[in-house]
Formats: sequence, C-alpha cells, structure tokens
Amino acid sequence: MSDSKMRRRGAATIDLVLCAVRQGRVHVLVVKSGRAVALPFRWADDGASLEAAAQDLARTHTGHAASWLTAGAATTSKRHPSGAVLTVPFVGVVGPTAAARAGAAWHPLDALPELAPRQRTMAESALGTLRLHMDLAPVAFRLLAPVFTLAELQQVYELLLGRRLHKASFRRALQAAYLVAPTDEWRSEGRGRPAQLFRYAPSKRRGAHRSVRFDLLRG
Amino acid sequence: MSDSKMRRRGAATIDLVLCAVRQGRVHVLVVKSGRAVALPFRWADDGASLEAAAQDLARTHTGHAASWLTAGAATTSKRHPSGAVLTVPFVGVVGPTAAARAGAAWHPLDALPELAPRQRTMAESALGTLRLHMDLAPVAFRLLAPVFTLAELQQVYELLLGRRLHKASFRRALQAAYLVAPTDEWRSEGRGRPAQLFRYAPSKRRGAHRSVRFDLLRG
DNA sequence: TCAATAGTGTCTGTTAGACATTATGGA
DNA sequence: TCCATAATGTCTAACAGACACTATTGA
Repeated sequence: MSDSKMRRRGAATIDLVLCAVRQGRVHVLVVKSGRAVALPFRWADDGASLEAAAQDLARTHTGHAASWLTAGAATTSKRHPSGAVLTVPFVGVVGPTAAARAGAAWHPLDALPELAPRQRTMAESALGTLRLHMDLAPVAFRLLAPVFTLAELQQVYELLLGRRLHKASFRRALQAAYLVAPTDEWRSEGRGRPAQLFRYAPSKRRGAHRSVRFDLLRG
Repeated sequence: MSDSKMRRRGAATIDLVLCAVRQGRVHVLVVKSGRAVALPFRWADDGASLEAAAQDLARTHTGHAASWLTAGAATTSKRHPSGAVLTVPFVGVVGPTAAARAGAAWHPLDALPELAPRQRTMAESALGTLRLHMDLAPVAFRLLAPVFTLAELQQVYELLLGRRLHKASFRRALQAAYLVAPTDEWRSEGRGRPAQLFRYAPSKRRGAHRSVRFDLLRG
C-alpha cells in the first residue's frame, strides 16, 4: 500500500454519521480510538466511489450496509499536516437490529460524547438532513425492520420531526399517501391488543402519491 | 503558481450551477469555451474554503457573489488523466439584475445547451435542490431584488415548485409565516394598479414562524 | 370610458385534530 | 374481571381554494 503515498492521492476523507433507532431514541455509531470516541472515517481510495467507501465503513462497524445513505456538503479541513484535505460527510441509516461490532458503539444522538468540533457539528446536523429527505426518500422506513407496526412508524416520524403526532391523523395521511401495505401478520407486545404489521409498499395508483403532510400536533 | 503541481494538491474541482430568474424563467449560468459550453468550474485551491472558491466563480462571471449557496454531494470523476478527482457541485442563486460577463451567458434551465453528461445532471437537479431548501432557507427571496412585489414572489415560488399557486391563499400563507414586511414604495408596471413593494423580513414574533405550506393549486 | 392588474372580503368543501368507542389481547 | 394497547368512527374548528368585488393606474 505504501501508506500515505497511495492514500493521499485522492486527498479526501469520508466521515459517516450512521443513525439507528434504539429504545425509542435516535442513536449514532461511534468508534472508540483509545480513550476518545469519533465518528467512523477513512481515506477515500482512488478506486472506489465515495458512496461505496461510506458503505464499507458501515459494513465494517455494524455488518450491515446502510439502508439509506446520502452525501453532504464537502468541507476542507487541516486534518493532515501536509495540506488541506477534503472531508465528505455522509449520513446514513440502518435498521433497528444492526449491532455495533467490537470497537464501535451506538450512542444517543441527544447526549453525544466528546467529539471533535467538526464531527459534533456533523452529528448534530444529521437529524436535519434526515428530515430534509424524508418526504422524498424512504428514510423513515429504512430505520425500521422490513415489517413494522404503525405505532413504530409513527414513533420514527416523531423522532425525525421532533414533535408528537396525532395518531388518527397520522394514519389518515398515511393511507392517502399509499406508502404502506398491510401484511397478514400481527405482533403482540406485552399487554393490549396485537398490532397489525405493515410493510413499505409505495404505490403510484390513483391519487398521485401526495407526500405525507404533517401539521399534526399532540398525541 | 507552478501550475499543475500547486493546484493538484487538493485534487478537487468546484462546479457551480448558478441560477437566476429572467423573463419569468429559471436560467443557469454557462461559460463558453470555444464552441462548447460548460458550467463554471475551477480547481479547489488549498488555501481558500470551497464555498469561497464557488463564490469566486460567481463573482468572476457575473460580478456578484451568489446571494445563497449550498454545496451538494461530492462525486469522483476521471476528469484528470493522472487519477480520479473529486468534484464538489455547488448550487447558488443571484438576483435578477446580475448580468453575465464576457465569455458567460444565462441559459434557460428548461432548454439547456449541450453539456457534459455529469454537468447536465447537476444542472437538472439544481431546481430540486432549491426546492428542497426553500422551506428552511430564503432561497426564493435571494432570487429577487431586495424589494419586490408579491406577484414577483409568487412567480418565483411557482417556478421553484413547478406549479401554479392560488393568489389569495398564497398571500394568506405568507402573512401567517411572517416572512415579508411592506415598504412604503409602490411600483407601476405598465397598466393596472401599482403593486406595493415588500422586503424579506422574517419575524419570530407570535405564531412561531410556521413554514409556508403550499398544497395550493390553480391560478 | 375601458382595460388591466393589485388587493381583499366572503363562502364552501375538505380536513386536521379532538374525542369517544369498539376490539382484542394479557394479567 | 380489569387493564392496556390497537384501530376506527364521529364531530368541529380551521383553512384551502373559488369567486366576486373593490381599488388604482394607463391608454
């Protein structure tokens, strides 16, 4: 590899903010390097595409590729002594079952550990990035298992939007958007009536897929 | 400068999709190089920030800095023979009075000239980028002069959203959002009653700045 | 005057959100 | 049986969109 020679050719790094919902909160993946923690990052090799490199980061630390991924605005930094390098920040999501491998850990987004200033900024803006894309991309659904209850889906929407939604209105809007289809499975969660499981199944049929609107309030 | 040596250190290029509204249509700035046309681009110098470099591009070709600017997702390309380089695409807007300098020209976005495939993709996605940000950033207002009529503002919204809006509803939503303030100036445009001029003046006061919602249709 | 555009008040069908009720499981 | 959660029906205040009307200029 002839380390720094080869790798410096692209002169860019990939930083990844990988998000998942665990125990009702948004978590981000961090890697432990000695005593400190940091977001996963790597040098961009010349060969691979940037997105492939980011996916490789996700696979390395969780065993799963991100189920949705987007690149953010690149910035210059002085991370390397021999000159400025470009940092390309990625924001991705994985489902709730992806475990952190050795050396990595999930950390609540609303109580981040000590991070480098730039990485802290990236992590804090990740939620806004997800919110920005959730109307046009299936971000919320990629944070869930392939089948899910409507309560789980509503919880993800509430986490992304940062506010409580109204249950009946949420389901009406969902129905009007033709985004989910019921399965014939049900799941019993402790007490109470079992919930029907749904899957993500966007449909073009009649009604031209109105995007899900939520001015909804309260619970 | 010892050309390629110095400039290659960052190994990245800036591409700029600069947008403006002229004669009721969205235009993008292109530069003529010989017979072909291309989007403005330059190598990223080590010293300047990427955004500063993009602004420099705007100033070079129009004399004005972009009044709003955002960086998109970086991609790798093979533009340079000595290896892959990163391309950081910027999307920016300028007001309606910015003129194209010699060597550059405004071109309608809906009838683009022959461009390199990647640049064509960038230009075509620019409108989507503006639409994505217009709810959180004053994109629409930066496409206008400091003072403007409500008809002009509505036209910009219609261009960005790609559909006609309802006049009365548009103004009601605008009032509820506390985004504009009237001036004491009026402008007479040919026949008809003169229009009052407004300026962008977002306010936090009561009603917590509900973002402008438009499910509005028709004219 | 007429024509053209700006700006506003009123009406109505639609719907977000509140509320109540039924359904179905576990304890 | 009681409790907890799912799912759904009904009601109402709010509002998007339609429409009509007034206001104010140039021709």
